[in-house]
Amino acid sequence: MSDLKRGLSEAVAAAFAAAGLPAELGRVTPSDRPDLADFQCNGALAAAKTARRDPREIAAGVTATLAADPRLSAVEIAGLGFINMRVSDTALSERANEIAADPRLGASSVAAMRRILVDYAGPNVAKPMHVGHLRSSIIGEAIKRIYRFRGDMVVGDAHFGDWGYQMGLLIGAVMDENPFVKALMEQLNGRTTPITSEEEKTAFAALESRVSLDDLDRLYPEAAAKGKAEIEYRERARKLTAELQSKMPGYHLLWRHFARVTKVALERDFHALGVDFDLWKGESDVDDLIAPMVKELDDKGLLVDDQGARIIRVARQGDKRDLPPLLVVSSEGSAMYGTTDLATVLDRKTSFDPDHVLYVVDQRQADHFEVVFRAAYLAGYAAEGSLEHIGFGTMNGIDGKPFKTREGGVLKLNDMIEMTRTKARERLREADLGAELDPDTFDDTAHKVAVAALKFADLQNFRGTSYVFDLDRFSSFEGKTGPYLLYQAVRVKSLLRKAQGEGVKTGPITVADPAERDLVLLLDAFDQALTDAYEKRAPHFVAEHAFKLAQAFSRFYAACPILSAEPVLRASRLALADTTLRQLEQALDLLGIAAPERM
RNA sequence: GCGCCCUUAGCUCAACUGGAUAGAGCACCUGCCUUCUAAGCAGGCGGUUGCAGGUUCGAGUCCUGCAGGGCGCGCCA
Repeated sequence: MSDLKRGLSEAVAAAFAAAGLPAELGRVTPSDRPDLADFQCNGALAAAKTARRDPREIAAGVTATLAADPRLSAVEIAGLGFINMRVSDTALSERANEIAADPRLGASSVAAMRRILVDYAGPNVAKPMHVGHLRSSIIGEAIKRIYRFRGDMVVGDAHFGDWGYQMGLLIGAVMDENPFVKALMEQLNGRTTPITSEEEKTAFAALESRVSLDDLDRLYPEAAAKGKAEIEYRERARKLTAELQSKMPGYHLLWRHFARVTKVALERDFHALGVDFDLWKGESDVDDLIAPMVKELDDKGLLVDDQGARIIRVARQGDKRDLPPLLVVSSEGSAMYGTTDLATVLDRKTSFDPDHVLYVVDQRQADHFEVVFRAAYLAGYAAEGSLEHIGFGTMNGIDGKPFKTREGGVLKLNDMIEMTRTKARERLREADLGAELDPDTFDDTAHKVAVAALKFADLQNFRGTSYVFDLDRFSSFEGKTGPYLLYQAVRVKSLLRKAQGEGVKTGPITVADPAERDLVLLLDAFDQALTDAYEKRAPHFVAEHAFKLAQAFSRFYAACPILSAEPVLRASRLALADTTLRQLEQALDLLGIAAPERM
C-alpha cells in the first residue's frame, strides 16, 4: 500500500519517461500552495535546465499524459512550469478508507529489516541525572520506537555508567561516614576463601538498611569536590577504584549494592517518563573484555607507544583537522573512556551483531565518537560506516546558557517532572477539566499531561539545535504543545464514547467538505513524516506531523458536525475521527507520549 | 591557533533532491461557547532569512569572505 504522493510520483515519472526524460524528475511533493493544488511536481523546471527546453512546454507534454489519470480532478501548469495536481474526492475517499482499514494507519515498512542498536540516556551510578540526560532519553526513545515501527529489529541500551573514578570516590566516602561499612569492607577484603551466597545475602541486607540512594546522592557531590581540591583524597579514590576493578571482594560487593539501588530508582524514573530499555549494560560489563582486547589490538599492530601511553592513531588522509588518537591505555596503565567504548563495540558485535548502531549523545562528543568509530573500523569490530553518532544540542535556560536552577545548580530530572506535574494539576483545575475523575485517575492524567509537555517541547525541535527550556512556556499548555495534542485525542475519545452510547457506528468514509479533504491529506502524509524521521534520525518530523494532524482535526471538528449529521454522513465522519485518533495515538506513541482517556 | 555547529517575525522554533506568496506557536488586536470538551476555532498584525559578494532562469538552502554566538581539541567520563 502506498500513499498518494508515491502513487502519483509513479504516474508522473511514467509521464516523464514517456516524454523521453528521466523518470526521477517525476517526483511529487505536497503543494506549497494549497490554494492552488494538493500536490505538485517541479520536474519540468529541472528538466528545462539540462534539456534546454522551455519548462512550460515540457510540463505541457507531461500534463497531457496525466489528464486521463482517474485520481486527479485537475492537472494544471502554473508559473514557470510547476505541474499542479488536485486529487479527486473519490480518490481521497478511497485512500481514507484504506488508511482506516490499515493496522499501520497508512505507514509503510522498511524493505529490508536491519538489526539496530540504540545507545541512549547513559545514566550514571550515584551521579543524579540532570537535564542533559533528558534529551538523550527522550530523543533516543523516540528513535528506537520509530525504527522498530518501521520494521527493524531494534534494541535499546541504557549504557549505564557504573565503572569509573566516581566509584572509588563513593566507596571512600561511604566508608568514612559509616563505621559499619568500613568494618565490613575490612572483613570481606581480607578473605582468602570465596564469599558464599548466604554471606552475600546477609551483607546485602545489612547494606540495604544502611546505605540508601539518598546517601549516595548526598555524598557524591561532596566527595567529587573534595577529590578536586585535595590530592591525597583523590589518590585514595584512584586507589580504591583500581582495587574495585581488580575485584577486591568487599569493594566489589559494595559496588554491586550501589549499582543495584541506583538502577532500581533509575528504572522507575525512566519508566515514569515512558522510557524503557531492553538492555541495561554497564561499563563494568565490558571490563573483562579489555585486557584481551588490548592484547589483540597489539597483535594487530594497531597500538603505538606514545608519551608513556598506548594509543591508536586514527588520522586519515584528507582530514581537515588533527584528530587526536584513541587513548587505549593511559600512562598509569588504566583503561580510559574510549577504551570502554571500543570494548563495548566489540561486545555488541559478539552478543547482538548489529548492522547499525546509533549513539544518541550530546553533540559536543562528536570528535570523541569519530575517534572511537575509526579505531573500531581499524580493529575490524564494526563495518565501516555502521557506527553513527546522533548528536543533539544543549538544553539552555531562558538566559541562553546551559539550564540551571534558580540556586545555580543543575536541575534533577525528577524535580523537573514534578514541577511540570504540579503545573499540570493547576491547569487542569483552572480549566475545570477532570473534575469528575477520581484522585488516582486525576493524578495519572496530570502525569501524562506533564510527560507530554516535556517530551513534545523537546521533540518538536530538530535534535541538532540547542533549545531554550522555559517551563512557564511549556506548561502554558496552549498552542503547539504536548497537552494540545492530548486534548485533541481526548476530544475524539469523548466523541467516540458518546457515539457508542447512542449506538452510532462508523461507516465508509466519503470526503466532501474542505476540512475533510485537508484532514485526509494529512492522514496520507503520515508515511512521509515517518520516512523522513527514519532517514534523518530526526523525531521532529513525527512531532510536526502529529501537531498538523491534531490541528487539521480541530478544524474539521469545528467545521463539521458529526453526531448531529445525517446517518450516512455521520458514519463517515465518525470513521474519519476514529481513524485520526488511531493515527494520532500511533504518532504520539512513537514519540513516547501516551494520551489519557479523559481530561 | 586548528576544527565543527549555529545566526530566519518582538520571543521560541519549522521550511522535503535549490522552485511559486519563507510557515507554525507565543505575545498583541478582532470575532465565536442555548449545539459533539473554548487547553479550542476563524481572522488580523508581524520578515532586506546576521553582513558583503559569487554560481543559477531561480538561493533561507550551494560556494567564498566578514561579523557575532556556542562547542571540541591525549591520560575526566
